[in-house]
Amino acid sequence: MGQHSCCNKQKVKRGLWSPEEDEKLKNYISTYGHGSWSSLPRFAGLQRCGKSCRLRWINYLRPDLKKGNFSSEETELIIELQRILGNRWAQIAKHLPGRTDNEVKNFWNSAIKKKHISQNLFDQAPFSNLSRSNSNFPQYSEFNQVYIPTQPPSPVQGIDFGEFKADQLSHSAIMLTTSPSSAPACPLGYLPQFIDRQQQILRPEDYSIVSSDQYPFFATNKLLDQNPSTMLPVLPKVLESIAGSSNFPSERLYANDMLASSDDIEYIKPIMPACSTLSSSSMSQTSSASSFSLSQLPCSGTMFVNPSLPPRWVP
DNA sequence: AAGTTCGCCAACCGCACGGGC
DNA sequence: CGCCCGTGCGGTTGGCGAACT
Repeated sequence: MGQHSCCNKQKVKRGLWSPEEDEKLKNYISTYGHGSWSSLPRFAGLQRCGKSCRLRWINYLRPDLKKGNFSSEETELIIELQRILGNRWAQIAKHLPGRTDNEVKNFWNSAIKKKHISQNLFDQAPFSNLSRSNSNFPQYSEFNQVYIPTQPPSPVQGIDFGEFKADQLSHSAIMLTTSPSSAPACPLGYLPQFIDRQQQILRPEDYSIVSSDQYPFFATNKLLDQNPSTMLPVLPKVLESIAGSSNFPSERLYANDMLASSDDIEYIKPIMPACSTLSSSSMSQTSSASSFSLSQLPCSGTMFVNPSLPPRWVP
């Protein structure tokens, strides 16, 4: 590895900056300004190359830097700007006062990128534009590496959800929604579901309540069924179902990181059979977990989930 | 409690670009 | 015009602490 031209004239230190070095750099720049970065280290008495000094100042010592986590507004802005500008981090950072390109880039690579991949999978799914144009479709913001809805869809507004512990669920939940065969315009459901890894809490905004024009049910996936006690974030899944199909799931099941085959169907089963208003026929079908038909589910309704009550299906 | 894995982020590296000569 | 140098940018690395086994 060759050294940069500004660093090869003298022996320079590398690696993390010590507090003493920070102090020297800060004092020098606050007194004289940075001037020429290449000559700064010599005048400031630092055994660093100018490039390293510049980076340290811009990314860490600058007084106008904003410290702390990115807000949801900043996150949304980064996602939007990245979509428009691509990986032009310096350009993106200019729209975020007090944030550096390096910080934005790191944030993207660590926190947003993974979610974006799963979001892209969702975007690629057929008919996804229909769901996204639906006013009931949840909005998303960043939370610990997964997209989550920030507000429940309109049918459940006004209901006090509060928090409830993930372990109150018999399984970690993924909710898959699909359309009735009689509603060909709404063939796609989407589930944003998430369990906070740190707090082990399923937050009220983390589960999705479907609106009246969709069929809801809750399901576990294969992996969680194998390790039901393991609290893992449940990544978004998209169920693709062809309009007019009466059997579920007749087509493919997409997960963020895998394309499940129809062999996985047996692992998809409802976890909340206590949905008391489901008809007994559909209950027995769904509880058996092997297969069931959309036509056996109620035609329309809303699933209410409340920490103090059993899940409730309101036709 | 100890070892291992994972994720974050500060820092480095190479390259591109522009200005001066 | 071509070379050199300084600066800025984006990709990548590696150290370190947290989480996990």
